[in-house]
Amino acid sequence: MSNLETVFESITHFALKDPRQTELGRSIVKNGIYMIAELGFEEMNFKKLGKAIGSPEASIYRYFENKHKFLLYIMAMYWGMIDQHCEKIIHSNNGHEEKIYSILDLLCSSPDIPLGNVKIPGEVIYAVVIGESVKTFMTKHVDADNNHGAFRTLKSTTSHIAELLSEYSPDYPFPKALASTIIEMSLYQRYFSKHLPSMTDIGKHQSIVDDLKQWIIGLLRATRIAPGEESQILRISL
Amino acid sequence: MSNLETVFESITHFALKDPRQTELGRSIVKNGIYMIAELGFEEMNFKKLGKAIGSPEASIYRYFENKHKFLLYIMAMYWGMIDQHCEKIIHSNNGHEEKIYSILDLLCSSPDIPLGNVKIPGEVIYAVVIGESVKTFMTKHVDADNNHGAFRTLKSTTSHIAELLSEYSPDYPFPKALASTIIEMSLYQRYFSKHLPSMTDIGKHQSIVDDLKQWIIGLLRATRIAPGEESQILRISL
DNA sequence: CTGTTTTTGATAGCAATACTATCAAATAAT
DNA sequence: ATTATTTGATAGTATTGCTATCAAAAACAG
Repeated sequence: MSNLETVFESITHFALKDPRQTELGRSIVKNGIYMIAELGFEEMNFKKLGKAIGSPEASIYRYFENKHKFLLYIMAMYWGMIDQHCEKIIHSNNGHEEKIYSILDLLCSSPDIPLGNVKIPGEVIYAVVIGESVKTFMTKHVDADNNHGAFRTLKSTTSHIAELLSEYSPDYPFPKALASTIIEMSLYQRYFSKHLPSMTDIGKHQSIVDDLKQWIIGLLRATRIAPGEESQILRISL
Repeated sequence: MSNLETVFESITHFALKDPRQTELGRSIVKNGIYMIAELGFEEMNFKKLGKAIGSPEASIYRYFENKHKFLLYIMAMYWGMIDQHCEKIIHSNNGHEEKIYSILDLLCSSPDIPLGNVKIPGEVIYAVVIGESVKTFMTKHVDADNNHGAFRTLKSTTSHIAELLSEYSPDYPFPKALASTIIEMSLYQRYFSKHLPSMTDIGKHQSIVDDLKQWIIGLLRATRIAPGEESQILRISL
C-alpha cells in the first residue's frame, strides 16, 4: 500500500462515499477545488458546482454532507500530502539544516495532488489553501470538528516540524508555536503580498518564494540564543 | 477633539448612520459584539440581533448595510483604538526596548472601548477580534474593501510596529512581515492554545500572556544578527 | 405649542442558499 | 437475468439576507 493510500484512507470518513472511486466523485473534488479557487468558498455552492459538472445538486450531497465538510476533506487531504512529504524529509539521512531547508521548500511551493485518473495542479490547491485554510478551524464548531479528527493531518505536520526544530535547538521552549507560525505565515505573507502589500515586505526584495524563505530562516533565530544577546533584548528571562 | 473622536470619525463611513449618536445605534453595536462573541459571526444575524435588542431587523439595516460591513466597522474601530495606543507609545520618550515592551502589553491584552454612555469590555471585543478578525480580509472582495479604506487602521498599526522594529534594528529587511506576524500570531496562538493545543506551547509553561510575550520577544531575535551566527543556519545570504 | 422632519416599529415579501425527499432511469454486481 | 446500487430529474422546505411600505413615535424648528 502506497503512502498516498494512507493519506486518503485517513480522510474518507469526511465524505459520505469515497469520491476517488467514481468518475462523479473525482469530478466533484476536482471541479470543486477549481471553483473555490475561482469564486472563493463563500460564493461557491453545490448548485453551481452541479451545474459546472452537469449533475444535479442532490448528487453532490450524496458524496458530501455539506459545504463545510467538503472543505474539511480538501484541507485534510492537502495537509496529509504535506505531512507525508515532511515524514520523508525527517526520516532522510540529511542533517538538521538540510532537513529544515527541505521543509521550507515544501511549505513555499505545493505538490500536485493525484486523484485517480485526474490530477489537481499544485498552484490551484495552494491558492485554495492560502485563502480558505483558516476557515476550517476559525468556527464555533472547531472543538467538535477537532474531536472528529478534522485537523489531524494539519496537527501532525505541525508536530513534525516542531520536532525537527527541537532536534535543531533542544532548549528552545516554543517549538510548536514557531512551527505553527511558520506554517500559517507562509500562507498569510503570500496573501498580504498580493492583497494588503503594506502589511509585508515579502516579495519586495526578491521573488516571493526567495523572500519568504529568507524571512523564515530569520525567524529560526528565535530558537538560538547567541552569546551576549540576552542583554540586548531578552530581559524576560528564559 | 480627543483622540477617540478621530478614531470614530475615520470609521463612520462604514455605517449608514453613526451608531454612537443614538440609543439604538449603541445598542446595536454593543449587543452585536456580544452576540458575535457568543455565537460566532456565521451564526449571528440581524434578525437574531433585532430580537435581542427588541427592535425589528429592518431598523438595524438602517445603521449597517449588511453583516459584513458591521464586522468591518467593529474591526476598524478595534484597530483604530489599538493604533492610537501605539502612537502614544511611539511618541513617548522611552527607549526602543521600553516601547517594544509596551507594544507587547498592548497586543497581549485589550483595552475597553467606550461607546457614548455604554462600554464594551476588553475581553469581549478581544474574543471577537481573535475569532473573526481574519474574516474581514480573507474574502474575495478584499481588494474592493481595501480600496474603501476598510483596513486602514489595521495597516496603520502594522506600520507603526514595523517602524519601531526598524528603529530598533535598522538593517533588518522584513520589519513589516515581522510586525504583521506578531499581530496575527498574538491572536492565533491564543486561539490554538484554547482549541488546538497541540499546535502551540503557549500557555504550557506559564500563563498565556506571559508565554506569549516571551515567545514574541524571542521572535524579535530575527531582527538581530549575532556575530558568528550566520554560519549556523543563515546560508541564504542576507 | 404647533407643524415638520427624522427616526423607529411592525409587517410583508422576495430571491438565494442549504439542504431533503422522491422516484424513475441507468449502471454495476451477482 | 435479477437484484442492488448509483445517478438524474424534479420538487419542496426552512432559513438567510435583504428591501419596501406605512403608520406611530420622537426630535426639532419656528
